[in-house]
Amino acid sequence: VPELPDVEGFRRLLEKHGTGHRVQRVEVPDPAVLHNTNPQGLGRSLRGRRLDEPSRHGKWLRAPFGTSTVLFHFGMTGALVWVTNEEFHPHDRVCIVLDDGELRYRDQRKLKGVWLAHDDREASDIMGSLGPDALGLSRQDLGDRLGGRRGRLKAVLMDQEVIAGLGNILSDEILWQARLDPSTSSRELTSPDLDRLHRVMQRVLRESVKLGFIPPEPGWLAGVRDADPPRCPRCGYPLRSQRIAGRTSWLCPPCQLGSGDR
DNA sequence: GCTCATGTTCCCCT
DNA sequence: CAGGGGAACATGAG
Repeated sequence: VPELPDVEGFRRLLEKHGTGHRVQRVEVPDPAVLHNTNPQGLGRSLRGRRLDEPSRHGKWLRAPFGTSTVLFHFGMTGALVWVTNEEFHPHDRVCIVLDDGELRYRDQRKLKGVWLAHDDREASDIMGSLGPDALGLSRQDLGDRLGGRRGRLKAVLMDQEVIAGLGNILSDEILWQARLDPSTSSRELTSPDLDRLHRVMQRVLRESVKLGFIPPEPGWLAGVRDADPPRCPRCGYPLRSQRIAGRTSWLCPPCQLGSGDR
């Protein structure tokens, strides 16, 4: 589930249920998701502390508890959930118990996990080099970030060092809505291409962030990805798939490849 | 048994 | 150095 809109949803959940609340205790059913700490260390750092204002950068979620900040990355299958009963889910890996409920880091595949940072420097070392957040990125910054790259547009959009927050599904969605070929050279985009890409990207992000997920609705590519033969929601033409940067890309040849073939 | 999966990282080529 | 392909990570689902 987790690309920028999903993580923004987790941030809102954390803010709504966690901010201002005190940690009673921390339980770690699966210590393997803790990357630079252990259950004891995490418990010592959080117990008795109140959550301050959580923040998000790209697909990273930061939960500051006084001088310690918990960093979450959700990989491909992670989520942050709020539970008020004791019901345990087999994929619950870390439970932060507050007075009126628990925040749980739930993740099937454990491709990423949870880190603990004690200052901004440490947090930034853990998150690595990230470009500006995709949400609210200006047209100018988009052009500047994409202009210097020689790779294919879709690979560049998914590169977190260029822009932070876009994954496979969002990138396909944005490129399809903007009628751009994922294989276009990033630095050869024309100014009108960039205008359109920027407008579409911000609209897709705004609408997805509002919901906390990419709407699998009519008129969105996300709604047809899983169809038997997926068809373009705009023109009905069968979508074509290809591998870009190790992931499956879906595109509509008539809409996105101009008049060419490919 | 096989393939594929909303992410990232590392290794090896070109 | 910049990109691309492929594998690996852990765990399913179909």
